[in-house]
Amino acid sequence: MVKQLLEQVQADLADFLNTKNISSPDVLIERAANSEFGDYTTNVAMRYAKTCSMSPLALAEEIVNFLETKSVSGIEKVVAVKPGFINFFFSPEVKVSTANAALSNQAFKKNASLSGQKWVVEHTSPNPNKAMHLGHLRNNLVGMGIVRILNWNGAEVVAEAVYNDRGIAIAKLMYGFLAHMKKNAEAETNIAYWTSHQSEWFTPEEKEMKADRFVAECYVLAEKDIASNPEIENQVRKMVVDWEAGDELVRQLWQHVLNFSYSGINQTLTRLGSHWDKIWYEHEHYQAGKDYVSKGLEQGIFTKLEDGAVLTNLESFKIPDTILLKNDGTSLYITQDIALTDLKRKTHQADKMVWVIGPDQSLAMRQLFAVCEQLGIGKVSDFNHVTYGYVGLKADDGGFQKMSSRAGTVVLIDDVIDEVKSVIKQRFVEEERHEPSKQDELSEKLALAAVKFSFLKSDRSQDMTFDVSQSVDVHGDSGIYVMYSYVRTQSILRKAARVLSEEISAPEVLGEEAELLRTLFYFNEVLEKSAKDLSVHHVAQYLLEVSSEFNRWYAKETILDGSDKEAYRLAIVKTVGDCLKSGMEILGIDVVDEM
RNA sequence: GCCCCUAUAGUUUAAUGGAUAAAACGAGAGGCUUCUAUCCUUUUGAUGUGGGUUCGAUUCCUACUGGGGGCACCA
Repeated sequence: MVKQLLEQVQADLADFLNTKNISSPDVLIERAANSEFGDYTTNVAMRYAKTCSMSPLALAEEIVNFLETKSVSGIEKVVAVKPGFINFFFSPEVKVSTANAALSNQAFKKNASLSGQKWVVEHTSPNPNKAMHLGHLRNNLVGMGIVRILNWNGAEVVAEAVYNDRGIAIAKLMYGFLAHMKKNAEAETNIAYWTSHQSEWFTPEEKEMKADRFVAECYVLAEKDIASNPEIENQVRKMVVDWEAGDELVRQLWQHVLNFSYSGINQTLTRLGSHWDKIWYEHEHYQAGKDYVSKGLEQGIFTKLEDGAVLTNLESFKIPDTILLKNDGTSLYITQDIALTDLKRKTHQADKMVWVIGPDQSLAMRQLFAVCEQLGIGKVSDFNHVTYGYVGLKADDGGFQKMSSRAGTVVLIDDVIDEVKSVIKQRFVEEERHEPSKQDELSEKLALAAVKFSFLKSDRSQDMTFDVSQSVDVHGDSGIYVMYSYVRTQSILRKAARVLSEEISAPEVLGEEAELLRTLFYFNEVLEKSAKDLSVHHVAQYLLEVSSEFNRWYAKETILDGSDKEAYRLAIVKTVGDCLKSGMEILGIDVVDEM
């Protein structure tokens, strides 16, 4: 209802401007900042005042007069104000239309703003030699958020990851496992021996470690050995060569440590509710990149240096050149990424491709995109590097401190969720809320809500200072606040005796619920804005707004008072509940009905 | 040295070039015989600095300062 109304007004405004000889004007109708300024507002008068050689306010008044002759139904009044804004005030019927849509479950649904588009989003490509920390968490939440928001706007979306499952890092992992995870320290560090005596090595379970932590420790220990003994580096390098040659024993060990790695990572990602539609394995495509480089060489796009390495020519893109192939003929990250990009594009017939990767890869991404355009794989404008700010900790002096594995300041995802969970659970126990079995289930869901929301409520591009004590706080602008508001709606609906079926009619004048109703019909444009910015923080902010207005209204008015206004109020309560639930779903947060 | 990102109350964060810069935490005051007080009401307090574009700038341009990242055969 609101949508059609706005389209009508937009058309009328365009008509008016046409009479002023402004063809195809840019008519922007936006949400009014404040309810004093109505429900929607437009700045066309200020924008085109000069063209019409009129004062903005005079033009605005002329436009208002014109619109009044049109008398669009649903608009109560249109006013021209101070600098030249034109404000639209909707009628109560329009204001309650969202609630009526909600009663028939037609509100807060997906829209079609991106329908027909196919997007491929790569996010959270795991690092097999590290435990999942807050940096990975941000990548995952930003990535999954983008996948969902695109989906809610009607796009077809493929979520993907790349497993970098070969190369020197994995070999270090293999070595670290072999050398340091033996049950008997005297045993040989020897692949052949390991193959036939696997039970003499620890598993993560036997070490009582989560698998990703186990693997991370193998890696750290290997690095330490290498630093003190160059001979070990040779051993590790030989493993890479043997792996490439297809040595069966090496492959067996490789699979063994990777399984640990994946199981640890997947455990955390499953907890987070993360999902991929497709996983690419580096070992399956890493050789193919070289063909693209030779093709580019033949076409004269790239240059071969004296030592045999291949260099880009990115002068026309105004970005620094980079090496595409090493002088020994082996490939680099970018070499493989060229092949993979083409593979992804061909496999999915994608319109747009997104890489959710940290900002330190910014130049490398631009280089990749440019090279892909040169090779005819796709256009730079269809490739999108979505970055996100660093997750840092609060330093002792109050400043931003990067997490560092060397300094031992890396905060792991599971630890944070567990800590928040224990605070919530403790409160349940103290207040004797819920059955013990239910306490665990609820506190897990609430902890996930709190942690996810705290990451998603701010713009992804900003650096984020993570304060553990603050993350545990369940008051204020938080996922818990939104959840609590939702729980309230559900609790009221449960207590209500009546069934919500018949449509509600609007009162002549809206009461305390006016602000809330106004906010509820902005849902759709929040979704569109979020998709445009590829950031779900707009949704999170909106949920805080809806929650806050709902709680304010709740504090002022009694909903279940037995009067004939009950049905009207209950419909609004249901609408709020539906809105919050849908919004939380976009953020990847499961709602609970009680807490 | 060059390139990119970034700077908002004491703190953590909002604000398609728009109206009085919005919240939360903290600090102060108040509110549950009432639908879940993990709530509500209220006080306090901010756009790094200098120019410019604009009817209008937190937003765009420019210089400076501070912070972060990157710069060819690592991943």
